[in-house]
Formats: sequence, structure tokens, C-alpha cells
Amino acid sequence: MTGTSIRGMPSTGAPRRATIRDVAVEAGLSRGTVTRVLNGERYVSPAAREAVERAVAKVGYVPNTAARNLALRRTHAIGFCVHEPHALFLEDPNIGSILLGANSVLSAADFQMVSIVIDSLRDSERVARYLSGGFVDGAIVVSARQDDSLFDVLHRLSVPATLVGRPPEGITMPWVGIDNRGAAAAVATHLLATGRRRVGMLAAALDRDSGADRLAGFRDALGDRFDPELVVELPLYEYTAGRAAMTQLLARAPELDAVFAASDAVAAGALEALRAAGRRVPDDVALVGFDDSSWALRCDPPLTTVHQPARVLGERAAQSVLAQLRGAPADLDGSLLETHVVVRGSA
Amino acid sequence: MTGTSIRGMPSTGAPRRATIRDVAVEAGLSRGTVTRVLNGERYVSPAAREAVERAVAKVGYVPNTAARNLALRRTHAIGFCVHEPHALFLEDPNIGSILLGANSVLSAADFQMVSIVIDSLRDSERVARYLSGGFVDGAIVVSARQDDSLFDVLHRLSVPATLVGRPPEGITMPWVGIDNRGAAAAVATHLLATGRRRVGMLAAALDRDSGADRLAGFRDALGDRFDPELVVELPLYEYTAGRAAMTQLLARAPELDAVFAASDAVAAGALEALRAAGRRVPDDVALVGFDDSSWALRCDPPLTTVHQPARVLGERAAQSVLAQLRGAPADLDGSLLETHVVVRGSA
DNA sequence: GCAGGGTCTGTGACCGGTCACAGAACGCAG
DNA sequence: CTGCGTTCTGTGACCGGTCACAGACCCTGC
Repeated sequence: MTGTSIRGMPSTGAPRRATIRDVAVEAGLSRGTVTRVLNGERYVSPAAREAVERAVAKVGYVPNTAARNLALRRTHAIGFCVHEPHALFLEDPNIGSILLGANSVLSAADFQMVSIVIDSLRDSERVARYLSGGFVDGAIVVSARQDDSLFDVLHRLSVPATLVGRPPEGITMPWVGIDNRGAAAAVATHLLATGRRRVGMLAAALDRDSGADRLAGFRDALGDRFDPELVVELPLYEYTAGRAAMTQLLARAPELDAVFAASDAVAAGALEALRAAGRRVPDDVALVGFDDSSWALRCDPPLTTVHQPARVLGERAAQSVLAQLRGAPADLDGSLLETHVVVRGSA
Repeated sequence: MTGTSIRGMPSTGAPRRATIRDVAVEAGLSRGTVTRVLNGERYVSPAAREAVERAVAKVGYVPNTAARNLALRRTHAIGFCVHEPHALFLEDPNIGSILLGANSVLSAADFQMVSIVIDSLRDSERVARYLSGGFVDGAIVVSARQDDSLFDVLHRLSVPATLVGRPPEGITMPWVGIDNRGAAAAVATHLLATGRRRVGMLAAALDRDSGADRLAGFRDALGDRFDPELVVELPLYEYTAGRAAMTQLLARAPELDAVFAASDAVAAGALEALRAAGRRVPDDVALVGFDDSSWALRCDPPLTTVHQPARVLGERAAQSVLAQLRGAPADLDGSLLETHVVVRGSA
């Protein structure tokens, strides 16, 4: 080893950071007293408190997180696990809102949020390392697949976690979600009530509870009118996939007069395809989305869609994880938040 | 304290996680040898190596990050500091691309990326705690204000950092960026060359190098034709702000025949306002954006805009920080990446 | 004067890794 | 057989915090 001495004496490099011992010496007290002051415990004399505060300011003391984490066996960090390609993670405003909601609750509680994006399968191992390496105290899981290996990891490591969405069969864990099935049924009912007769669906992400439930609800409400020919499946909630799927659906069933898209992004893509095909929305074809995201308002005409309280979902999930950390019994029943159909110009 | 004993005996709670000592005992070796195997050092007998590997698998050992960080005085984490409101952080595809680029380089080098969003001023302190608390080894700074207090913090703590964008006067630090001034001048030149005579600008974020430089370049190229009356300032690169600013500009100068918007999001808002005012784009008014983000393609007509290699900026910034960590001399000159005007339908 | 309680402080061990050093085991040349 | 170098292993100290415990000090009441 001939490299430069990174851990060498202060002769080169950064001036070693002040530790709690430096503060103790400066204040003429012991380490124990300094910790007590810093953690606001009882049984500290005003004189000691003041001396420590002055010393902290003087030596520019900042606590070392790694040391504290090690001693306390906790990190004050929560993992936000998203099982989506990186790009979609940023494009999907729904996930963004959930993230924002979770983040606001967590930072209010002085917790840090660490985004863990599961992109490729190869990432599973990295994620497991993360969750178990004492990096996070708990996890919020978003958009997991029904057969996600993440569930095994969480169970094996017994990391406190809350799922956004309904857990798959056989898995019991705390969760918050919306009634996707009921909401989808409400959409279909609305379309029928406004006189539509040939109603198609762009069904996305059937490997996840949200996608599967939306299709199920759609089928519920349509009853006899349900025609599998009018359903096109697409893997992800994506704009471009929506456009392609709509084109395909039009080719297959040119006579349709309404479409339910499984998300606003998909609906925006569908709108583009409908426009390209010369169909007027809503005159020729009614179009409904899902999420009530910024996509919905950005469309022309603005989308009729299902409002889902994404921000609140994030907040609730964060609260649930924090509650678990405080030792509260995990609420395994899950809680469903209200949704409602927002009628705008497109249907 | 009557709470449940979190750190009590394994009678309740999670079964204490295996440590390196457990592995050593299981393998019939010492801690030292185990570390050597785990870190792939020389001077380990094949027998020992194999015994350790078996023991690791048997006891389910996972290294504790906090302990390792403490001992090594590093975290293998890089902070990605964004000085923007939370919401915009997610909405701005440019920042998203930079983030993606940085993340890909960092995870390839087995580094973790921690997003640090500076929203309110109150956050400055939290961020300082972060950067200094041994939480990250270095930082990538995006969209800093010219007088950002973050620069003081970085300098005081001597955290290796790289800036995306040009540093303000008086600050020397490694950076990567694009020639905003030259690119803006190219846009203005393009507009003049296509016969436009009354050219306005929606100038955003003048408190940042990108915003200020784009306005300066615009003025450079327009020369005598520059009319301050035709410039509307807006605080952030935002869709809604762009729409409002365009409405204001139209009221002020109804005769204008071209507009340069400081970002695609702003341009998309402006397009909406122009349409509402009954102006045809590009027939009545030419419109140019900046960023070549997904907004540009989503508009109708698609936007003429400036392509900026956002992903590459992120990659370069990450590489620069990693190089600093390896002890390479920091490249203080900064590097400018190429941009070019992409001509589409709107101008 | 002393027991008993509350307040305040200092000390040593510990969290789970890494590292420098010391030394054991072995081969080989003189 | 001794000396030397290489390979391999174990030990104790350390990173920078926290915590349990022991004790010092002060006040009060008998």
C-alpha cells in the first residue's frame, strides 16, 4: 500500500471532526453528562447544561450518525421500496404523491426516507442487503407484484413494514389501500348510465392487486355486457403503452363507444390514439382514467377519472410503520380509503 | 420507563442478528480471519475461506452497515441535494433525468444515493446535519441558488461535492454543466433567422445560473431588437407559472410573433395560454422551450427546444464525486457538455 | 448525628465492525 | 541447525456514541 494516508494525522486532510469527548473536555465534564444534555434528559444541572452548550458551539460538534445508530441499533430511516423501472418511478405522479405524503409524515417525526427502487431482478439481493444491513428501521412497500420475493425478505428479516395496496393471498401484513374493485365498478356503472353500450377497457398491471382488481370491478359492473374482446392488457401504467393499446383496441372493435383506462397516464396515451384515429372525445368515444393525477387535467378535454387520495395513502403508510416501531400491535386488517369518480369533460 | 424491553433478551422480539463473532465461532476461527475472508484480502487459506463461507450461510450473517461505517469512517452513500419544492422535484423531468444518470453510475460503483430535498429555508439546518453527520461521503448539488447557504456548509465541512450547473462568483468547486448562455443565443438566432421580429421571453429562475444565463444569452443574440418589455419573469420552471406569464405577456404585447420559454414545462403552460387566446402555434406565434424533456413531445405541436444531455450531466457529476473520494485532484475548471436546438413543430 | 431520599456526575462496558501488530507454522538457503 | 522470508491466524485497541451502575453531594426529618 503506497496510497495516501486517508486516516492519517491531521497534517493533511480534513481537521478531525469533534466528538463527544472533545465536548466533554472543553466543558470540563464527562461524556455521560454531555450525552444527557444532548438528549435532554432529567437530572442535569443548569450550569452543566450551559457549559455543554457553549462547548458544542465552540468546537462545532455534530453527532456522528453511524456511531449513534450502532449504539442504539436503529437508524431513523425508513425504506420506500418501489418495484418499478427507474424511469416510471419518476413519471408516475401517483407514486410521486404517495412518496410525498410518506415523506412529510416521516420528516415531521425526524425520520429519513431512503428510496429503494427495485428495477431488475438482480436488485432483489441488493434490496435484501439494505433492509437487513441495519440501514433502515422499517419499510413502506409500493406497487409490489403479487408474487414478489420482497415479501419473503421482509418476513425472513422481520422488518416492520407496511404495504400500499392489498397484500397477495397468504401474506398477512399491515396495509393501506383503496377499493380498486369498487371504484372500477363505479366507473363502468357511470358509463352505462350515460348511455354507453360497447365499453372497452385498457387493463394494465394485472400482476398487481390494483390492476387485477380494476379489471375485476369492471367485469362485475358490466355483467352480461362484458366482452373479453374489448379488453386489451398492457404490462405497466404507461403513456406510450396506452397509446399502442388503444390503437389495437380500435382496430379490434371500431364500433366501441367508451373506454375505461386503468390509469390517467394510460388514458392520456389512449386519447392521443383516439385523436389520431379521428374519434372525438367524448362525442364518439367516452374515456375514463384512474388516479386523478396531473395527467387528467393536462388532457384536452380534461379526463373523467377516479380520485384516489394518493398523498393520504403515503401518510397513512408512514404512520403505520412508525406505529409498529413504537411497538404498537400491527393492524393486519388494513384500511381502505375512500375514492370517488370525478366527472370532467371526457365522459 | 414501563415500555416493552426493545433491547431485552431474545425471549421476545426478533432473534438477535448474527454478528461476525458468531460466524467466527461457527467456523472455529477468529474475527480477524472472518473479516479477511469477507473483504477478499490476501493471505487466507482455502480451508479457512471455505469454513467462513459455510458459517456465513449457516448463521445467516449480514454485515451491519452502521458498524462498518463507524469503523471505516465512510458510508458508501452520496447525497443528491435538490434545492426545489418537493412537488417540483418530482414534476421536473430534467432533474429526474439527472437523478437517474447519477443513480446509475453510483449503483454501479456500489454506492447508495440519498435524496436530500431542500424545500423550506428551515431545512438548511437539517441538511447540514445530514452532510456532516457521517451520513454521506459526498454530495451532488442540483439547482442551487446563487447565494445558497449550502455552499457555506459544504465548504465548512469539506465534503467532497460536485455541482450540476455553474458555481456562483467566488465559489470554486468541481462542476458540470451546459452552456446555457450559448444555447439561449442559438434559440434567439433561430427565431430571427426564421423571420420573427417581435420576440418575447418567459425568463424563469433568475436566481440560478441556468435562469440568469438563458436570459443573458437571449439578450446577447437579440442585440438592438431586445426589448425589456417583452420579458416576463417567473420564479420557477413551472407549467402553471408559464401559463400565467404568457397571458400577461400577451396582454402587454399582443403583437409579438415569437416566445422563448426558459423550460419545456414553462413552454407547455405558455402553449395552453396561447391556445386559450386563440393564437395559432407556430403560424401566429413561434414557441421554443428548453430541456428537450417529455413535455416537449407531449405538446401539440411538439416543441422546438434545446436538447440538454441531462442524464449525462448526472453521470458526470457522480463520476466526479467518486473521483474525489478516490483522492483524485478535484477538477475545478468544470466541464461543459454540448447542447443543440431541436427543431420540431412549434417554431 | 445519621438514615433516607432525590439530584447530579463519572466510569467502564458495549454496539459490531476494522486494523495494526505479534506471533505461529512452514519452506528453504547457508 | 540456524536464520530469514512468506503465508496465515489471533488479539487488543479503536471508531463515537449510549447505558447501567456506583457513588458524591445536598437537603430534610428524627
